[in-house]
Amino acid sequence: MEDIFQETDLFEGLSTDQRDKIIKKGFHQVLKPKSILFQQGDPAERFYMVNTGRLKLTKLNEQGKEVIMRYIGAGELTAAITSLKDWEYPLTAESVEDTEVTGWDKAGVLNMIETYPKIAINLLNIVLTRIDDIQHRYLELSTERVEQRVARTLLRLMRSAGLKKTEGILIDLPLSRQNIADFSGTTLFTVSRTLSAWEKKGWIKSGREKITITAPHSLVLFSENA
Amino acid sequence: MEDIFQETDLFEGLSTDQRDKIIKKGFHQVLKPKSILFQQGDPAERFYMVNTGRLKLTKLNEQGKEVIMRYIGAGELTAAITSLKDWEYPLTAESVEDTEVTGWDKAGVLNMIETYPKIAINLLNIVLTRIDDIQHRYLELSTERVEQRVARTLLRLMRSAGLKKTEGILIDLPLSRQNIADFSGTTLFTVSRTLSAWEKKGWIKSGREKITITAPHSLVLFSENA
DNA sequence: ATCTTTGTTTGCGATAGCGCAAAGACAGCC
DNA sequence: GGCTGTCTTTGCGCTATCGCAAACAAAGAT
Repeated sequence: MEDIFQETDLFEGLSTDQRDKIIKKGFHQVLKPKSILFQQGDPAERFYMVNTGRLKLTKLNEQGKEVIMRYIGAGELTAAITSLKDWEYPLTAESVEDTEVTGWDKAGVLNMIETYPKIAINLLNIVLTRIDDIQHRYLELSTERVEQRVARTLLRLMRSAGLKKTEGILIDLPLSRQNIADFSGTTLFTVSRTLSAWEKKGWIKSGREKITITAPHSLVLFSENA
Repeated sequence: MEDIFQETDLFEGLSTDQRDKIIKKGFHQVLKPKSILFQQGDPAERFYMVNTGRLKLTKLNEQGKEVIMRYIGAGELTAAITSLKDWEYPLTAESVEDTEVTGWDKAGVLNMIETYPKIAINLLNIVLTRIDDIQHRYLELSTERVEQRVARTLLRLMRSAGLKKTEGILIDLPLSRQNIADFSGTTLFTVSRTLSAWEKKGWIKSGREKITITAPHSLVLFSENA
């Protein structure tokens, strides 16, 4: 087994051996791009960790409007809520590229916590960090204007999926205008207009489902002061 | 010690004795109305549980715009994030009425988790439930219109601070139009207009910093279908 | 009882952002 | 190498919501 788990938080403080033992007990799954791992509303069986690839986590409201909660990559968790209670999945997880995940059901989680209490602490840490993050996003959504939020969205994606190229930093994901809108809390049209403007300013270069940030610093400034 | 802790989740599975022992180790504090318990940005020392009374949890952005994240009452926790890592308080906690809280610092938390591992599980449960809640709120903020969000805000407050009266259910909190706006992600003016309209329809009765919901069912319908 | 402060209402104009429509661009496919 | 389907762009009108101003109302202070 390779060392992609090294950097994760869940197994912090555990030996490589212990980690591997836990992973071996997990339920492994390989996903082609655009596969649904689980669907919002289904009875939640497992919580998952991404090994390689990337998942898009979306949430629908009753009227069918969609919001992207986040994109997660190697080492990140989702549906942690199912680790303890009998819930329905609160959102839908879909792969955006070839992706491998490991999942554990409730019994598995309780078992690993009993065997390695440190896991509970690690989980707590991860989950508390998520709260902080989403509260911050809530504040942004509530107080900032659309353009500012779009800027923040691009920067977030850049940090989590950025790939250095000669022209700038490529967001290494198939990313449509609609995706950006769903992530920023706005519409396809407004995103398109905004990106056009930034392209004219030379801050980004964009193609079909593809964005390269050429002037990250300008975007950062804009996202903080606009 | 009275039995206000009976219904809390943090001590679930523990005996009354064990619970009291933990509480005795905590740092007790009594707050007059409108006192600051802790301020966003300050180094986080303790996490708190409300014994009696109520706290308003607010978050400011860089431009000084304020959002109310939630109101919490007996048995509920805040600043749980400080229980494990060295952070700054991510928000400000202010009492809205006479309030008593108990706090524990990092060492205290680690100690109680080691002594009673069940506490870690309980904490995890609480925190996971919070994530679910705030993700849902994020979805609402992102997809719903102002009036709908105001309706949901009133209903939330009704459920957590409602007091049955002959005319309806009184929200038992000093609650200004501005507060509702900060909680719903809108402005004082829009809230005022909205409440006026609902008062004409007979759904609510309102006074200065005081709201009674006379037709909860209409509000629920409105919040779900509007 | 009067003055001051703080909260509320409402009219009115301004505007950010929405959302349709129609055209253009790109990728994949037979 | 043309065809089809999906994604993107942009003009344009629309409307939900904002935010000022000014008047009003209630509570607290002297």
